[in-house]
Amino acid sequence: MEKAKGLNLQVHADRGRKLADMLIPALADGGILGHKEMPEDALPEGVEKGSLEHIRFITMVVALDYMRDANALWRHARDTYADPGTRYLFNPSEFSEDMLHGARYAKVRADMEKYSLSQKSDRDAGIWIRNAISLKRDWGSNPCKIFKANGWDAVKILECIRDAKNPEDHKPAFLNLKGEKIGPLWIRMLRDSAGLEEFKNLEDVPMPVDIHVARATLACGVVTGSAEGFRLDSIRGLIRNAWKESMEGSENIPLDVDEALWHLSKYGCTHRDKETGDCRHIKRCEARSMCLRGAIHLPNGKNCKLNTHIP
DNA sequence: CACTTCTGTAGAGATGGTGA
DNA sequence: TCACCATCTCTACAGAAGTG
Repeated sequence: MEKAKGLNLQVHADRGRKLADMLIPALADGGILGHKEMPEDALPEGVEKGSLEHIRFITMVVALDYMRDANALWRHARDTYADPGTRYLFNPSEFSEDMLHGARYAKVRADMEKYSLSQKSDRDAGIWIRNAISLKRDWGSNPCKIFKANGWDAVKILECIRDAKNPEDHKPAFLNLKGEKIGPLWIRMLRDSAGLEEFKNLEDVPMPVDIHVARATLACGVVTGSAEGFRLDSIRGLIRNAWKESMEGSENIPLDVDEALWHLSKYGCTHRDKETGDCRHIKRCEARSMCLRGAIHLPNGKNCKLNTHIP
């Protein structure tokens, strides 16, 4: 049992392992709380699973998978793709530096707003255009060239994305995609949704710890303890390590548990009482035998609260 | 209120080189 | 080998951002 610095939290790798062994087959069978499709699973119109178009689609859209409802994001992205007038957005070859400013920028921004693909118009357009330009400039508009150049080693691919800089301003070339959550998420989607099987070293890709993974991890007692007034940021690393430790020696890896945890929280743990832990879905929850009572409150500020223990 | 990135700051600890 | 110093890396932390 490892303690978090500054916070009184404990990691229970045995519980993580047990939860994974429970949830992974449950997701494959009937789903978690009746859900098994991920928001990114549905194919855009006329796109073949695993095709270059599909890989580009996932690569571009996942960079906007933050601070919003994922189901809506991917639905809006498919709507944007279905319209011949806005489909160009998904082809990096169509982008150039001059789209970062002026009239051409305004058009991209407007086209991204048409079906609500962007939620924060300027920020999202900036991320989108920058990533498209970098893909075109450095990788011939083909993400697979990044994979090949790094021998399909997922860890090296993520490092490559993280360290890539623009030649002009030496700022990051891949916005959001280089982040600790979205990078691993991207790899997971390429494997599970696009069906790319060539990736290596996936066991060393960390768990993408978003709000849902964090909440499900705490609700099931993979991390327990008493703490108040902390930020989610400050326990992300601990949760990542908890899953790394939990899956060591298992035939599964942290990325294998991601989808199940996401469903578990989105359709279950989110509805727990924030103080008592009472959950109206407990009777039909696939993880009910692991569910802990007690406070789990994860607002966006620094007022997170946790008070759980193993009975 | 949901959500996670960005920039920026600070401190701890690791690393590497120098001179005695 | 030790003491010292500069530099780097990692982690924690805080505030800002913005639409539905």
